[in-house]
Amino acid sequence: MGIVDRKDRERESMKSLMLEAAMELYLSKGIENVTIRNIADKIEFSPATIYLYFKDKDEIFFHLYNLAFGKFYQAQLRDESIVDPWERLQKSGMHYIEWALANPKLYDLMFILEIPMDVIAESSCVDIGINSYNLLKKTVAECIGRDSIKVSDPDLGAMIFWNYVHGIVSLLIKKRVLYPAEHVSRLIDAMLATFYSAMQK
Amino acid sequence: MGIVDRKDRERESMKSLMLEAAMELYLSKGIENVTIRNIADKIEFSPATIYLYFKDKDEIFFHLYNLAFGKFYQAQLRDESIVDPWERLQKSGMHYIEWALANPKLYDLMFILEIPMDVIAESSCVDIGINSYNLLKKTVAECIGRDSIKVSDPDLGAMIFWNYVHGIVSLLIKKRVLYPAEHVSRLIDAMLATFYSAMQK
DNA sequence: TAAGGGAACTAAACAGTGTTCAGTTTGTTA
DNA sequence: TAACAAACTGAACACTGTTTAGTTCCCTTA
Repeated sequence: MGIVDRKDRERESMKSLMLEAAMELYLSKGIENVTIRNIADKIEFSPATIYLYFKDKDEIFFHLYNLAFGKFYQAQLRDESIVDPWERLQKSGMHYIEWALANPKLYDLMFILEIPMDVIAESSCVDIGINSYNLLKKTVAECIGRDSIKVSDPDLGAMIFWNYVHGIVSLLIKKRVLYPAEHVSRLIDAMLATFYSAMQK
Repeated sequence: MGIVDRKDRERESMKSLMLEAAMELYLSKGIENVTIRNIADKIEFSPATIYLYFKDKDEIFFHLYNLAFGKFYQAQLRDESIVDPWERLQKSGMHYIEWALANPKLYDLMFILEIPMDVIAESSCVDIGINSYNLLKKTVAECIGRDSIKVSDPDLGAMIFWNYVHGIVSLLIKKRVLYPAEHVSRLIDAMLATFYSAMQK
């Protein structure tokens, strides 16, 4: 039945239309302007229609959360071409911070927004998160193999490196660092350099 | 004029009453239940009365934010009695994490909640934050003086140590760490131990 | 002590929010 | 062509933060 297929496609493209409108609103006008009525206005449908495609507003945000994770993972993949694992580990940390500061709202969506665990658990996002984490863990494991870092457990090492860059990003994004803007990039460089040299064997 | 003084006191105690009600609501029922009407119900006044004491809801939250910072600073001060600076630095990091995990909602209020910078700038909170930061910086400076850590700049060192524990806490509080609960405290210990030993000279 | 004035407080309303539901239109099937 | 189901919407509900007009009460002054 081609008609059923077409209806499925139409349904999916309608969902995408709504999610794109929601994402645009979020990125351009902030989270407080992502309202059902604003999304509906943007796509020229009535607010009630949105509820035919999504259970509630949380489900919409959860899809945005997944989209953000997908983009993040794509950015991460770019460092896979770096051959030397220690160089890859260092560069990916740098790029993690750069990506997050270039896409602060997407980062917010990924790590700072409150999202119920049950809805995370039953989602593709866990997979993306785990993929992402496994990428890092693999790099750390390679570094351990070459005896270039001061950890022996890949899981522990991955957590430590992730934690470090996440800390920097989350303090900066939430503007809890009181340094003048022009000194921030120097501060980041110094923080990374110190950490890397301390972790290097 | 004693009457003016009394009125001042009454006004202050009214504000406290409202803030306590708001804090109780926040800690027991979550941020989404801190509504003007719920606060008003709790203290048995009309919602409009609250606006005679606070400009808007943001101002109330900002006072809660300050209260949280005050409690945090009090907790931090307890480590000042530790004589050896390197021991003090390590213990205070541990205690930072313990306090944050024991008071996750207060920590949220301090570091994760969105708060406009202009309202932060004109507040006593900057002072408390800076006091807190200076405490840490002083300890780091002492460690540098004794040549016990691998940084030479107190500001950089303070940022690095703060960043590390903040990263751990923020990942844990937002439940982005996928480890089973019973392994978490071991993970934290390992993360701290590795970091401390890497930073020690 | 009486009157005036200002501070304290509130009921009711406004504009916005997420969400639901009865009812209408549209497209597909028998 | 008639029947049915899917798609869509207007209008409502219960909630939100906030404002305003109006009332009550206490303090100051004559």
